Amino acid sequence: MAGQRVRTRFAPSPTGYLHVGGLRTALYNYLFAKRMNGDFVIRIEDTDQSRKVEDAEKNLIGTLEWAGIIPDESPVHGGNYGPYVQSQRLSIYRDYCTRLLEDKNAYYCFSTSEELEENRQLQLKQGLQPKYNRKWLPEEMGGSMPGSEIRKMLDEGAPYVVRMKVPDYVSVWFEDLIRGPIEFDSSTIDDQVLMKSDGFPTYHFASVIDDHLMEFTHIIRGEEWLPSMPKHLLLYEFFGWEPPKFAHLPLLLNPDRSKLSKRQGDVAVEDYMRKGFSSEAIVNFVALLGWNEGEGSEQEVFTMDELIQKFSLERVGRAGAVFNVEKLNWLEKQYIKQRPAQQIVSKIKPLLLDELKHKPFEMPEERITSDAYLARVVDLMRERVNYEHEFVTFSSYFFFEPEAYEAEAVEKRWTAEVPGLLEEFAALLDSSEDFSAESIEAALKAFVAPKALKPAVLIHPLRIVASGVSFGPSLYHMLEVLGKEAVLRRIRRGIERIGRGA
RNA sequence: GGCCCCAUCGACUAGUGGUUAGGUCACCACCCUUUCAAGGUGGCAGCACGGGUUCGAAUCCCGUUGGGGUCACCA
Repeated sequence: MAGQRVRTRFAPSPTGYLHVGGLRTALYNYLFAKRMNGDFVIRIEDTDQSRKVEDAEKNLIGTLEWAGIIPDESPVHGGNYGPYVQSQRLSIYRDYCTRLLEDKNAYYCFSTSEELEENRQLQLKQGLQPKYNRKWLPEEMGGSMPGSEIRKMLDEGAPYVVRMKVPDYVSVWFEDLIRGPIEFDSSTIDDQVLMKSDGFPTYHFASVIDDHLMEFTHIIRGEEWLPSMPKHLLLYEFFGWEPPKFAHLPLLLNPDRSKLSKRQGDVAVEDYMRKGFSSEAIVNFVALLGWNEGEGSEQEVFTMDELIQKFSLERVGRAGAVFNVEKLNWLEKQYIKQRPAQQIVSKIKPLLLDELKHKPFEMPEERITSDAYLARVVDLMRERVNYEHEFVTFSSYFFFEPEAYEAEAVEKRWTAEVPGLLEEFAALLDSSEDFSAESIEAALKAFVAPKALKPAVLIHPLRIVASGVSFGPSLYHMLEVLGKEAVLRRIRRGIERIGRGA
């Protein structure tokens, strides 16, 4: 065991999209493996044919890669331990099942679902714990079913499942890497079905076999698996295999502290992608939900590389963590503030190009779609947007003429003298050669001073006619970026449309 | 209900026997300011409860309460 290469896995079932809890589980597995210079692999658990969703496997892996979690081995990346899809490993499970049957650690069960349900109801009525009644446990294994009867059913081709024979009253113990020693009593667990009647294994059976065959050293998974630990441990024991180390992660919670679920908000990573969150922010956020650097660290923003450097299972907490979007919002802003402008530009340009196809605009297209122009918009707006797409939507006036003027602002700032002043100032701007922020500012102040007016009487109306709204970046810089032509046009048009009377 | 896990501000958390219980988000106030942000300063706010152990417990032990998970031919 010592010196062995660390191998971890994320094993989702392809039933839909990637859950944020799943993302965190995958991330911790990835961080731990990379920290230890080991391998991180993705295995697809599709043993429930009825729940299988088309394309879910590709989505899952694609989303993980979007997040920067790149597997060393997976159904699409290949590897030496394949196949990585359980439905392609059926013969393996069948062989191991035979071995369990031969060793009398498992047995055939021909009970129908109806029968099982009936039995369950009966036990419930009697106030007992619902548990399989071991009707088909063979005589030779301590049960009451004659071998001849079992033979007969088998020969008739009756449908059956294979159950593991859980020994009575033994204590099963293991040491969880996060929670410490945990003990279970075998008498509280049921004879788990290992092979279903459709010939597919159950999760419990397949995952134990695969985890062993794929040589994983550490199983890092959600806390919801804790109660099934004894079943898994018993299987390792039946096969004579040394179990890997286990770490059960605390759950991600809804605001009401129940297990994170739909109905109380978005749970799919794709939902957050669609809203405009970046992978950096999501990964950073989710990493901090249950893990922290400890000691005196006050760092909140981490790159993936830093996380890899600093991650350790010892620093993972035990209590569930509420998935609180407010901090995610804040993190997203931190990333937008520090991201190189050019990187943002290449991201938003397609959005803008698309908008330009559908909305009329008057500024020269080659100018407003140029990298230089967009970079200036980004730098003016980066401290004011929540998501990258807002560089286009929230700051649309950098690309489109204002369609309307914020009523409240007009009400407050558009006094009777404004149109006249604006016209006069526009003429001044028109005649000036230099349209830089500095010179506009100087011109405005010089214009207003002899009239004994405050700059604000002009500043606010200028912002309104130029952008249509009362908020935004530095006025002078905004005007400079818009350029003389657009600014003069917007002043003229603003006066026309808002009117002189107001 | 049985079994299992968990318990520090509203949220994420630091803390591993002696601290004015620290940080971040959110919230509030003030500053900066042409607006909105960003930023700065300050503030509000927490050890679930009860017993022990100890000179001394947020920290260790027991119990209570509370919350959660799980009890399928789903994962």
